[in-house]
Amino acid sequence: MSAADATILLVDDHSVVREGYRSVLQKQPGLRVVAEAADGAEAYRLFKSEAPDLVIMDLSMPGIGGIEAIRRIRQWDKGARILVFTMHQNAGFAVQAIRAGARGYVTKMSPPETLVRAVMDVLAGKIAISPDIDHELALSRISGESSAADVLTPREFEVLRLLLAEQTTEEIAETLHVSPKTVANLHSLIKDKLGVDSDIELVRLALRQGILTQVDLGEA
Amino acid sequence: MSAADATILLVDDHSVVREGYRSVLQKQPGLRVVAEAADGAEAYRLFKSEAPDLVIMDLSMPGIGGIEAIRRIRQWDKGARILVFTMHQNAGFAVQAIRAGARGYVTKMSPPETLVRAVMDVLAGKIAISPDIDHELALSRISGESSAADVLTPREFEVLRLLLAEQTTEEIAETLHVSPKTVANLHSLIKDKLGVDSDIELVRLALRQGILTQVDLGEA
DNA sequence: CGAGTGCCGGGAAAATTTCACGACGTTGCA
DNA sequence: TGCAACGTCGTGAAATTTTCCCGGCACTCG
Repeated sequence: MSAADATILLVDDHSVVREGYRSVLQKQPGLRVVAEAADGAEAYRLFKSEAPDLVIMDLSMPGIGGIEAIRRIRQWDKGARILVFTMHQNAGFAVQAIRAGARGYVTKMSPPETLVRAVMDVLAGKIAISPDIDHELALSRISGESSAADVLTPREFEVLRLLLAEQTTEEIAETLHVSPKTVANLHSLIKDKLGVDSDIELVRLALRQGILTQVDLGEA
Repeated sequence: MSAADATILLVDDHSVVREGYRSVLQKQPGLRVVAEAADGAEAYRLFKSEAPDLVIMDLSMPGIGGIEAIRRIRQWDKGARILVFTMHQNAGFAVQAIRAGARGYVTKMSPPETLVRAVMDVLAGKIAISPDIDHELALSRISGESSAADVLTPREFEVLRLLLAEQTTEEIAETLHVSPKTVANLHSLIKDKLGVDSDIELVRLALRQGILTQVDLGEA
């Protein structure tokens, strides 16, 4: 391990998946995994203490999600390089992640080479998008339908995600360290922006746009 | 690799995740990964040609899902040993998987040791359930998420269906020729009976129980 | 018959949703 | 450089909805 090795922080709530990253990245010279986190809050903490050259981050995690973690890290260090590596093959998520400050977006469907390539690109200062997401983005541009990701600010999108995942307004307020009133206001604003009247329509729209997938229903 | 090695088929649609399995399992003597599949159909095909001692299978995959793949494999070979390894920390999925013929259920949240232990247990003929799912199953038996069709009266069930499909309380009231007040009362009663606090949870529960199917979301 | 249950809705309190408004920091652009 | 636009956070008050408690009606079953 030379001093010139690029240091990496892995963020994913599944330990075996992190093991997979490691295995793939270890084969690549010049890279060194220096820390691992299982959720957004831990990622933020470790970023501050370890100051890695690159963060590889999943999006769907317990507590504060990947988008919010990206926001916080970028707020702490404007130059932070974050590569999103997620199962969500969805243009909306990609748009939100990039807006929040991510420098790359690769799906877990991609072959390992794509991940390695993206890591190298981001470290070299480029923006890296995996081909399937490029395709999704192209499609969403053609169909021209305004997705939730287009009209919502990052903060609103994060609240939407938590609304779909967490239970109560109070819990979300605590997670985001804001007043319950603010969450309620955002909840209302989100429905307004998306043109739905009820929470039921909101969930249906989220399902159609892939913001909430069937796999997310797991946490009973 | 001795002839006595237990042969394993890995099934997961994310290649990097398969890499993670491999990395963890390689450290364990007596195990040998002989094939990998990225979806249910390929898993079935490979099982027939490779006849592995054990299948480690994810549930959420494109095309035919894990549950259906388990069913087909067990139909082909009644003695097939299949260990489910998935992100779904959900008692309902576990029950479904076991019923379909799986011999074990471990979540991806689990530490690698738990997976290894489960692999050994299943190979030894035992049933392996990870602790978190044990806990979920216990919970579901105690406070049990009552199935909607079970606790709801026909009228309530009808209102639930319309709530998921129609938009407003007023429209439902008109459809059923009752006062909006009654619909609102029933709406509240339904949530109470199903043990959910918000409409969002209500929709999620309906999705889990198949009352609302994801394919049926087309009509806005 | 009487007890239990499903179904319907009124009234009022409680909670939430919505709207209007202001403050603050950042971004971007002229 | 200044200033307009925007995102974020929050308050207060009105409007609406949700929830709880209530009674009435019809039907079934032992």
